[in-house]
Amino acid sequence: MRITQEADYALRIVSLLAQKGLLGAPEMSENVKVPQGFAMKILRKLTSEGIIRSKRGVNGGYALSRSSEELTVADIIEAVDGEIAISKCLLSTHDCLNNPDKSRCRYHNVFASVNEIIKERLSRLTIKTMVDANIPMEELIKIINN
Amino acid sequence: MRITQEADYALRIVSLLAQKGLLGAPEMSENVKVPQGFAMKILRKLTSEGIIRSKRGVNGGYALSRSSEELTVADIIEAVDGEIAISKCLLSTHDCLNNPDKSRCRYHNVFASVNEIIKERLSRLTIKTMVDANIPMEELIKIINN
DNA sequence: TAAAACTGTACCAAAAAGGTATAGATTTAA
DNA sequence: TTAAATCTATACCTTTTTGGTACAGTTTTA
Repeated sequence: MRITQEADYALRIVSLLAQKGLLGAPEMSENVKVPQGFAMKILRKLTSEGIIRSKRGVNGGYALSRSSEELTVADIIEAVDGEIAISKCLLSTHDCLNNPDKSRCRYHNVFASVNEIIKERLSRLTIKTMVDANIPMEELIKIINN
Repeated sequence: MRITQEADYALRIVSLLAQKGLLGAPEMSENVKVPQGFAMKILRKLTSEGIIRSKRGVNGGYALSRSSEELTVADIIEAVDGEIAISKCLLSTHDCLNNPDKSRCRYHNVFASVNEIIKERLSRLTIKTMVDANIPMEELIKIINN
């Protein structure tokens, strides 16, 4: 029930970009305190998933490819960790447990419903909201619940 | 963002107990299709966490220690996988990233809010609801959202 | 009193996560 | 025009977590 460390870093990196515009990997890796090699691996993933775009060469770096209002926490987690699925039986690559006939397992709908809600809530949280300083928890909860 | 296979099995095992009453490990392991040794490990965890109670000896087995209306999906996941925490920085054993002064990290509240909501929703889903056959997804979603 | 259950602990193998290394391709400023 | 600063791609490695097994008990009851 945990996002990976990689996704955690990615959220911090994207939030940093939302605040500072074009930034190089060395600067970000220092700010977010992630080893530079690993930061670059994450940055490449975010680039290939279309979350950020890169500019090579001297004075190059990375910048958001959409505005921070259009990017959600769900987008970043999915880009880095893949499909959000609380149980293996929800993965498109997996069959449900306990049934040879490839139909859905007994509890499939329960898992699917919970998953649906988690995805929905994570999509209501934009990077802009993440970055806006000092929003108290009660208000964040209202935002997430709409 | 995934519960472990162990927690998945645990949910199925508990649901089975909710339907059938006192049941032995061999029977459950067959029904849920989990290796018996592993099933017993899970059963011991559930027992020590007070979710189920055990009876030793011939004609022994396991049964729910509370009614299926009082047991929630959140209870089972927590019993098996431990504290529900979407980011390491929410774990009681961990400090937030990025701050030597042990205060909370910049995005702590965001993670905490999301986590709060996930826990809340998982607590609205009882084992009884899990077991009730054929509840359509829209209705499940209503139940989870209250 | 033996068989059918559960208990506890230690161990092990495979998979996933986190991270590093290395060789190369672009860009730009001097 | 070339060296430095960047990003790209791929392969590899180490550590942690997960999933599972083994084995030596203890209880209960028919």
